[in-house]
Amino acid sequence: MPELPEVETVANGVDQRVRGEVIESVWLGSKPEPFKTSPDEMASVLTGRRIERVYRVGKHIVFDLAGDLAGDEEKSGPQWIVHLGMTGRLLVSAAKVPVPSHTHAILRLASGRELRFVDARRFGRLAIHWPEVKTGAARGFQGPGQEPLTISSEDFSSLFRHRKTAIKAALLNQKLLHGVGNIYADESLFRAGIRPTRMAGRLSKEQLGRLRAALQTVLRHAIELGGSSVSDYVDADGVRGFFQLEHRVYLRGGQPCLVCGTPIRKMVLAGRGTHYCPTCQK
DNA sequence: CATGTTTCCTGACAGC
DNA sequence: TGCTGTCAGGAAACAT
Repeated sequence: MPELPEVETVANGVDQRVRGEVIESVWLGSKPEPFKTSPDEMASVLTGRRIERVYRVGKHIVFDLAGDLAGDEEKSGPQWIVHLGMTGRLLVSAAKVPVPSHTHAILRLASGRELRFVDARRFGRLAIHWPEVKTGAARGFQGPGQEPLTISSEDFSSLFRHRKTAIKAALLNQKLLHGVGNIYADESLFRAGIRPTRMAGRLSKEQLGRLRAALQTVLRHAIELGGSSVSDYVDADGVRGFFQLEHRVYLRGGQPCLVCGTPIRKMVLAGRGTHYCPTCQK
C-alpha cells in the first residue's frame, strides 16, 4: 500500500521521465469510478498541456500543467492529482508495450511514450485541481493535512491535544498529518515506544517529541530505500523498494521483538491490522 | 464537530 | 485442479 515514501518514490520517478513532455491525447477508461472529475472534463483539460513538474503532497501525486496550451506563459495552470489508493500504479511505457489489465487512464505523450494509470482494486482516484487565485499568488493543491516531514514540534503536538481517539487512529487521520498509513504508523509508534492504543490527547510532551522524531526518521529512511514493497508495490520502473527489510513490527505478529524478544502482538485498531511489542511500547 | 462503522474492489491465499 | 470463502486496506459516506 503506497504511503508517503512510496508515493514520493513514484512521483520522483515519474518527474524524471515526463517533465517537459506535452500530452497529445488522452484515453480514460469507460468506468467512471476512479475519477473525481468527469472523464470528459479531465480529458479536455489534460489534452495539449505541457507537464511542468511532478511531485508529492501527502499521498497525492501532483502534476503541474502549463497555464495555457502553448505553455509559455507564467500564469499558473491546472493540476492533475493522482491518488494511488491501495494498488494504483503510474507506468511510463513505450506505446508498443502491451497495456496491462485494469488500466484506467492513458496519457499519450509527444515523445511517443505513454503515461498509464493502472489500478486493479480501484481505490485510486484521479482529479483536476484548479489553483484558487486569491490575493495575488495562486495556491496549488495543498492536501488534506500537514506534511509529516516538515511540521514543527509545536504544530505536531497541537494536532493531538485534547483528542480522545487512539494515537494510531490519529496518525492515520489524513486531515491531521497526511501521508502516514498503516506501515509507518506502526513502525514509528514502535520506535517511539508508544502503544498504538494510547489516547492521543494523553501523551506527554516528551512522548510526542519522540513520536515526531521517530516518524520523520522512519519516513526519511524509507524514502532512501525506495519505499516498502509489500503486496505488489513497485515504482515507476517496476522496481521494488527495500524498506520492508527494516520493518520491526509491521506484519511480524507472533515473531520475537528485535529489541526484547517478546512476541509481537497483532490486533485490529481503527479497522487496521496493528502490530506492537507489549514490552517495549507503553 | 468528533468518532466509529460500513462500503467499495479484486488478488492472494487457505481449505476442501 | 478448481472451487468457495475470507482477508487486506485508504478514504468517502453514513451513523451515532
